Amino acid sequence: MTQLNTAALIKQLIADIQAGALTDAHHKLPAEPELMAHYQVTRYTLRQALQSLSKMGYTYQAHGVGTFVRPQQADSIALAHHGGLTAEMARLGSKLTTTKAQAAPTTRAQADFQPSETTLAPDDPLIAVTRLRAKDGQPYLMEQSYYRQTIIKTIPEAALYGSLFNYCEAQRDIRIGWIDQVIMSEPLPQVAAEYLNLPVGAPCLVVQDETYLSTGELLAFSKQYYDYRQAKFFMVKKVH
Amino acid sequence: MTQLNTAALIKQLIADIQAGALTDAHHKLPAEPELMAHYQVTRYTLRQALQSLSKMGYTYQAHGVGTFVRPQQADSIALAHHGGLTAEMARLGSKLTTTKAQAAPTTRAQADFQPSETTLAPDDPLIAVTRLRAKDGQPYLMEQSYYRQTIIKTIPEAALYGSLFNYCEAQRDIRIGWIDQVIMSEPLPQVAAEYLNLPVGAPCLVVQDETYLSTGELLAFSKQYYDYRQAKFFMVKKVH
DNA sequence: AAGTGGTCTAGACCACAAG
DNA sequence: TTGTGGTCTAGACCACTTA
Repeated sequence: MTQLNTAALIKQLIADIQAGALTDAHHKLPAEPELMAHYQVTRYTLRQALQSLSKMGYTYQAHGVGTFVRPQQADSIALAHHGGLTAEMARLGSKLTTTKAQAAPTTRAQADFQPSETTLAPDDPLIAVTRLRAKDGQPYLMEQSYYRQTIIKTIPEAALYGSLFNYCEAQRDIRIGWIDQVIMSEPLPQVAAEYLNLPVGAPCLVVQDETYLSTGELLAFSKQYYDYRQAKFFMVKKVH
Repeated sequence: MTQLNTAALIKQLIADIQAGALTDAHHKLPAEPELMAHYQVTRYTLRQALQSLSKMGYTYQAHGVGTFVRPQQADSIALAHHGGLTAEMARLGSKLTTTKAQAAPTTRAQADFQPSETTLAPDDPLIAVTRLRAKDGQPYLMEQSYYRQTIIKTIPEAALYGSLFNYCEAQRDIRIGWIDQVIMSEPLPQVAAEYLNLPVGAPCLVVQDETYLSTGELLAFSKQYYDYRQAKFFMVKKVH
């Protein structure tokens, strides 16, 4: 075990928990001093990792009692997940694939919806990306996104069918800082209805998000229409 | 400024930001060393508070550049908010009121829906609470919740029309630890449809949650049906 | 009283962006 | 090179649960 940082410790803890190597009969983890010694990290690093695990629903910590692993939330997407949606679906044991994708140049003024940030010029060049994505072969979501062409330059065909998130992160000079997400419900629009095999106007779970660089500059904005019968989002709210 | 802890610092920062007392012309906050000196806290406490502010969408931090205040998300409920829903609505400048409420004893087996935790006995005594809640006088959501009678004993009429969250927190021997939330979309059921003046089967934004004590014990589970035209949820996802 | 997690201090070093 | 935020160490004290 050599010099774990927080990210590595999180992975290691998840692996060790899933292997059942850490918990006793009551799903209780060793106390923090023991874990610190075992993984050779200080309390700060350990607790950063345990906080991540709590937010993802893996564990909870009871003051004065101990740290316990929880039954896994099996069918919901954790809003606190790391990495892209594809990776999160993999955690749930499902495979997310892109069945159809197309990209075309456009401008902000011509987009189907607008970002909340109003500082973009109407003729700001965008790359419009429409994708149909399936979960284990079943239609799952339709995604309409707009990438700022001044930042991302071009999106190769291969990236469209893989993880656009990973593609962006791999670019030089592009470091994603955070993503704003607005979760809502809307009547299903026609394009999405056809793909999801649902009537127009049926319930639809919608996520509208805006991706910002670590400098605070807007990189992209998008809207995802999920099949309401399949998609659920999960989060843990700590109370203090 | 006397001995601020994290919670107090968060409040103070929000107040100072809203008063415009902290930011320069570019919405930039003073650097961390300055803030530490100003509020007389260490970097740990300061950064805990700034992290909270980031998650609530008040600010963002740009590595190597500085900390900036963001335009406020005006019409969305922040999933990272502290306290109850009533308090969060107040932040948005709206008033959440309960227009109708009723409580009745029941058991787990008779509940309309079940918690994910399966360790509750079928005859576990519950208090069923149904509430209709309005935002600024307009019908906003219907809530069906079940409180475990072995823990909460009784719910007075007054609490039903106020904040049940605050009522529980105020009880002796009851310390809320965390709340699991599953966000989804469903066809609007009839009871909620009547209240919200929407057709049955219309889109509905649903939050199903489970409230746990800090000891890990289940306190309550509930389902809230929001008017999809009014309710949106907001969150910030950090990427590293 | 003992052992657990929760908070906070003080300080070091690293990574990033801009001049 | 300078100044910013990001990560990590080491250790103290507090609050809670259980015995």
